Amino acid sequence: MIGTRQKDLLREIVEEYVKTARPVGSKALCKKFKCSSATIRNDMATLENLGYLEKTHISSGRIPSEEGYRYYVDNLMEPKKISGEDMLKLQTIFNNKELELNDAISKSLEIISDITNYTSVILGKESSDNKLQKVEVVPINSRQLIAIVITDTGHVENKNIILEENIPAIEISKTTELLNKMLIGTPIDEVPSKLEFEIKPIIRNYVENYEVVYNAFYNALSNFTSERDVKFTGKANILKQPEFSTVDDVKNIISKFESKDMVSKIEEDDDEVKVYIGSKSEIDDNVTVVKTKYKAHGREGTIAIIGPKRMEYERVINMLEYLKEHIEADGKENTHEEKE
Amino acid sequence: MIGTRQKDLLREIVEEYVKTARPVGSKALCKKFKCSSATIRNDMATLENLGYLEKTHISSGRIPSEEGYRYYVDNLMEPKKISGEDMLKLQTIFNNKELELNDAISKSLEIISDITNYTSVILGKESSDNKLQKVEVVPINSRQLIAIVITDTGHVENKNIILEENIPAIEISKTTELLNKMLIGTPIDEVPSKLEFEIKPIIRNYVENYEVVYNAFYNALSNFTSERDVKFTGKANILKQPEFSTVDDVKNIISKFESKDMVSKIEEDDDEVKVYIGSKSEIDDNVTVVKTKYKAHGREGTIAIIGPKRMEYERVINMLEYLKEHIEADGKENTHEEKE
DNA sequence: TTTTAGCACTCACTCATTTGCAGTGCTAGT
DNA sequence: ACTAGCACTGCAAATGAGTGAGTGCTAAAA
Repeated sequence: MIGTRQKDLLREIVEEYVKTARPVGSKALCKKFKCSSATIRNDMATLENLGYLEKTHISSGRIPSEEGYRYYVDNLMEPKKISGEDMLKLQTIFNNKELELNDAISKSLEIISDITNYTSVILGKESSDNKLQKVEVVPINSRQLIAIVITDTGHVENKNIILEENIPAIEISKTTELLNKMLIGTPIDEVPSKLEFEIKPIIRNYVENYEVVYNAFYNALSNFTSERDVKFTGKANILKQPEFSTVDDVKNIISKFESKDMVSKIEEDDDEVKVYIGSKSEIDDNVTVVKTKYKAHGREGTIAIIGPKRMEYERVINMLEYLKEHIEADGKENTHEEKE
Repeated sequence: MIGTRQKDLLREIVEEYVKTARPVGSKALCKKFKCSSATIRNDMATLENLGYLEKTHISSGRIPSEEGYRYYVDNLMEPKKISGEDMLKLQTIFNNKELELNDAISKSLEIISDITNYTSVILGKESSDNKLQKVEVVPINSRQLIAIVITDTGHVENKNIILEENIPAIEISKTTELLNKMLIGTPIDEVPSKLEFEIKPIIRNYVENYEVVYNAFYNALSNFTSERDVKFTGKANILKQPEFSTVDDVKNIISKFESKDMVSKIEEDDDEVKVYIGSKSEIDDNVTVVKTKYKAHGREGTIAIIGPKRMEYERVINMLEYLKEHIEADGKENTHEEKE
């Protein structure tokens, strides 16, 4: 079992290392603990045996291991509230009612990136339970239509429809009318099945060339849920961290950031703010990802901060929690869904 | 004046340096020119005096200066056609008629990035002479509307309208009707002035609370032209180039890439493929930007390749020319604007 | 007049060596 | 349970010698 002085020691080492980025030695801690370096060394040795500390080489000071950070985050970190300064900066954004939720989120993450020098990511999409509000079809020429879908939260998506043969305009408008009649209020992820099982049987009675028309519309309307926004902020920021001091480190992390599957690795299903350290980050052993899911105002997604393992954990976690709360509160308030 | 052997020499040096990335010395060129190293050295000295060559240090081989590259591109480079292999890769994309123009361009640039290891950028927006085809307004709740604008090329943009006071639905639909009647066929960059000078005087007679409604619509419709897509491909690619071998170089170029005004620096007004070398690139003294404007199928913008100054100029220039041609040819063919 | 051979010189790079420093583990004594 | 002291370790920064690829210049050859 880990003793209380050892806990204090671990905390001190994590915090010192976060601040200075250099291995911390026993002498430096003497004053803080009012004991000799030898005592500290003994405790350090214990903590190392427990797997919470590491040495960079045999005669170096200690740095926290992944487990050390983990223990720190789970047990040692004081959940002290977000600092006044930090909060102020974020507040001004949420007080600006002009901003759309989405823009407010990106602005906030820009600020977080700026003040922390880490990289932030927002990954968002329409909530899959948004309801379809209207389908609009606009002809461009005899073979091309634009289908526009509007959801109850005001999100708009559009798609090209290419018709394989000429279809009289009247057929198109009949179809559109039918779709509107039957689909309004349908959650967008249920649209495809509703098309298939409810609309298809009906459309054949209404519309002459129903095969062609149905297929075209099915293609257009069934892929709407998938579009995801991704926005990185401050990719270059993280390079300021001293852990990325060699060319290879830098190149490595940059290409990780650019890689195709980065997005899928960021996505988070958990509602809490979660911390993934080093090898658990799925991105790179040298980084920590702090992230959480959010859901508000018809949008959902993940916000994430990527920094070095040697990260200001409390600060980042608190900021993210604060941000998430505001997104979700603000989301409600801003929807104007004054259901009366 | 520069002699013909000196021209050959400059060409040889540029091409050798492009290949190897090391300063080229006099001995290496002896065989090619069937003369002794001393002769070469004399000519090199002349070229250096003319400002076409540089030394990295007093006893090093020569590398081309910015002016050297410039001279090479303008006078020495053989405009040899794009290589069969390169062309083949690009062709398969343009033969795939499934792809939308925009996607075809990005795919092409991905390929160019891949085979050259440079970074490519596409910067696109709707052509400002696209004509407005339809305005659609969908109410979300009593204070919020979505305005949707469709152009004759099938491009769709939408915008939130927040009303400052409750407006009866009938007023909205009257306005929408009016807008459609008067704006269809108007080039989108003329919409704001038409709103101001033709529509505003009329709307006041039709609509009760015309100030509020007009302002809301004016805001929504007057900013449509500005949206620009930007897509970088292979940001990490350029880091493979040996010029970016120190941490600082890498960090430096990455933050240039991430900076806000990058986009405005890429934009090109010229219809030709232009080459901006080093300090002329506006991005970084160590890079060359090859770029051109394109305009097709209702879209316009810039495509650019960013590589080291030590770039395979002919190859890149030819690929970009080829791409531009195809974009513009394909654009016409694909619009389905079968004006009959 | 142009080209070449020869020579002295320069500078970047590599490699090995040295030295100092910050830190450790261990032991014996408080 | 803590501390002082000591021997030891390995990194980091500094130093220095040797090598090789290159230059400019001069004087002679073509």
